[in-house]
Amino acid sequence: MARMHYTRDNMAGLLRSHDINPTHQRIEIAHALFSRQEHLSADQVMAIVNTRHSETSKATVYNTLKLFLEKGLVREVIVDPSKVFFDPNTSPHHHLYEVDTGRLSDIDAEQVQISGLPPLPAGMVTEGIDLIVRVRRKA
Amino acid sequence: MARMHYTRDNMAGLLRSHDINPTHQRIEIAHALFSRQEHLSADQVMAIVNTRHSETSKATVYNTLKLFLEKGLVREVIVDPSKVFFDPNTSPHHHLYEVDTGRLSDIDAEQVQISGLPPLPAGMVTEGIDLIVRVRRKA
DNA sequence: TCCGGATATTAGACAAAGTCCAGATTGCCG
DNA sequence: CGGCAATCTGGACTTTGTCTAATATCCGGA
Repeated sequence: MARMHYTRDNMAGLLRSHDINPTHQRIEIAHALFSRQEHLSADQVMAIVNTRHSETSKATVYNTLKLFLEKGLVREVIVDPSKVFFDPNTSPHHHLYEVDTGRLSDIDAEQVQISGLPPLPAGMVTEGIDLIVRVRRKA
Repeated sequence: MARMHYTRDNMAGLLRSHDINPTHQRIEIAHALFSRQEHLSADQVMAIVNTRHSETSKATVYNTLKLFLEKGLVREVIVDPSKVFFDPNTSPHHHLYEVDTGRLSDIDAEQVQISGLPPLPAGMVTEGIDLIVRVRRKA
């Protein structure tokens, strides 16, 4: 993806290009995710968006993240049973999860190869393949 | 792993061989998991164990599953943000998750090959590699 | 400009999964 | 039997996320 500055104005364009009506709150949430290129949980998004004074409700944060997900603007990463992370990087890639710190980072899919997967059951389509490497600091 | 009958007596041996004191409740929980070779959530385990009349408390089910996990008797599978599954199959394998039904099944690791993973960050050891194929019934 | 409907947002009640704790039980050993 | 350690328990609590009914905002047309 071409490099760009993640200004709030650009966010509006990004949202529109994904068929999302760019409202105030949606722009803030998109900005939170895209300006840091990080994996954030709903909680973290809420905290960021509401730093100064409360601006966006919990319901809206959840609604918006779900909407972004449906529209393919972000990806969901399920590595920790206690919370879901949202990933602004939608290009194919995998994840490295540091179990003890909770840090989550990307592994480019380019050079990784997965082969020998059995055929899918009839009438099924793949929705996605998640590869998660769980690591821990050496004792 | 050699085939065997998952009787309650054998469960006691299995627990002992994993350095777990085989109590009544632990045997029941192990039996629930190993007699059906399925992925069960804590809820499901509790339901199975307490079919006739309530016998085992929620706290014990959670404590016991966590203990089994630490002792390497079962594996945790995180595919659904709303619940964790416990997998009595600890041999290396991957998972196929049917998103719409919630069904989870095994993919033998034998013929699957993953290559080209980047080197780990210094001082880190791999705790496990989870490969999850998410599928959905074709529309 | 004003109106009306569609779209968004909100607070707060609610639900589900999981944790925690202090007290009761159990099992074992002398 | 008495006592100690390990285990189990009910129930309160926390966290993440969902739902709902009411309100606010936006926008196009008269």
